[in-house]
Amino acid sequence: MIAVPQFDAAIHAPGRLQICALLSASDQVEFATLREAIGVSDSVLSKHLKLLEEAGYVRPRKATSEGRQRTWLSLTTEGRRAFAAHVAELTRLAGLTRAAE
Amino acid sequence: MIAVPQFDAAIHAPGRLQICALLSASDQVEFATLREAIGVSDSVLSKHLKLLEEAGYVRPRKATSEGRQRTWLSLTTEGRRAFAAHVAELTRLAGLTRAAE
DNA sequence: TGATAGCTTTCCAATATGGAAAGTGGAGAT
DNA sequence: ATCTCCACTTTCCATATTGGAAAGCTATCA
Repeated sequence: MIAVPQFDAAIHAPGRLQICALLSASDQVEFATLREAIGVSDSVLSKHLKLLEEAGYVRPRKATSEGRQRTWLSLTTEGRRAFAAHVAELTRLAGLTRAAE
Repeated sequence: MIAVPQFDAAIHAPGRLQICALLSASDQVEFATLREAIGVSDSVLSKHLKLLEEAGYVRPRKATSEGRQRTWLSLTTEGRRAFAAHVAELTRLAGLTRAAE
């Protein structure tokens, strides 16, 4: 029997996987941009981000720009590593798929 | 802004992703083997399989072997396609990750 | 017919997820 | 200095998901 894949629950949940995917594609993304991109309410995004921050995967940078407060989010080094590991695990599944054909 | 990945909820849930991964690696897998591989109870596996069957992704084959009833599970053609599409979507995330580095 | 194996279904509890709305803190206006 | 507004954050609540235990169902074997 082949090894069963294990996933990082903090990253695997759909909403947070989307967040991580978006963050991994940029150095930093603004809170409102992220919220619109994944289509959730402020509160939901805030909660997902809090969980990712507590996991050490995301770091917020608060700054004022054009007279408004903005929060920029980015993946930490650990966050990038965890996301890459997660994707690698999933990519391994792709390998399994091919092996079966 | 890049496109946000959309996932198939039937496949994305951790337990069912494990099931699909295992099934994708074989032509068919026995119920008990699957249950031990992913470490859940009979009832939980049964419920996951039911959902996957209703989605048209898994097909059970019941047969008697060595005097015992056994159920062999396999992915349908549609199931293989859906799983491959799901993994492809995730693989695209890997591409995003690399593009950001 | 009765017992047993192998799922399936029915409870029920715990956790996760989502939105609305109230709360908080900083920046700029007065 | 303080008032207001904006941008989140937290709380509250409803719903959905996931998991196990235990009862249920069905086919096979004694």
